[in-house]
Amino acid sequence: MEKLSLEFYLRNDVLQVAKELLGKVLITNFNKKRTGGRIVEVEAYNGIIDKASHAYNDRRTKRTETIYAEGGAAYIYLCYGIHHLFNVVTNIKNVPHAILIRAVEPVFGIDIMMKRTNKKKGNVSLTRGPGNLSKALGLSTLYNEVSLTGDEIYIVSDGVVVSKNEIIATPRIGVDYAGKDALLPYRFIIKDNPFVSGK
DNA sequence: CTGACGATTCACT
DNA sequence: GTGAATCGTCAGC
Repeated sequence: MEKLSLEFYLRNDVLQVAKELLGKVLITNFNKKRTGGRIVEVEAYNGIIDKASHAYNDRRTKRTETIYAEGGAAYIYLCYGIHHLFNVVTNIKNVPHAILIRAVEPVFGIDIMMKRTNKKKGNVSLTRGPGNLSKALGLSTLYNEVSLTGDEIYIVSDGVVVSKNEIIATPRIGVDYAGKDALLPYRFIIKDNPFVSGK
């Protein structure tokens, strides 16, 4: 179980990093409650030239400041006043690239996740969808800008490799406002995985 | 200060 | 398939 290094996140190709995150295990460790899930669905947000990104056109504000941080940080924000969405910041400082984790497959701490979400065993929606997975893993805006090289939130590789023909690229979800950029194939999913969200 | 709205989810028809 | 929930952020006045 190798924790991903800072260098993994600092690379400049956000699409490549997004693809490599598939199959890795996202772990949270809050109040001695350890939960984790295998990443099966991600979306890349390509900085200031990407209309779907919060940092489009270099829109630097207090909220988006985290995306400009050095790679390897967590960007967590509130959506629709209800849902906390978890992103991984990539690239060097001042380059606002980020990857939204949209779904994971529960690996351990499942009883804790069911308690947090009030869901029953075997419910595939436990960690399916960005709002659900944040709730199950206990992620909230309190942890915005926490480093993924620390001990509270981190990502490990357990040796599982996702082969190229198991990865499917599709347009991103819920970004219709982004015009032409809404069509970009920046969403990556693991083929046939029941925890992938969307239709 | 005010108002519009969102990288969503769930309950209902 | 449709609509409500719900609040921080941001642009505009």
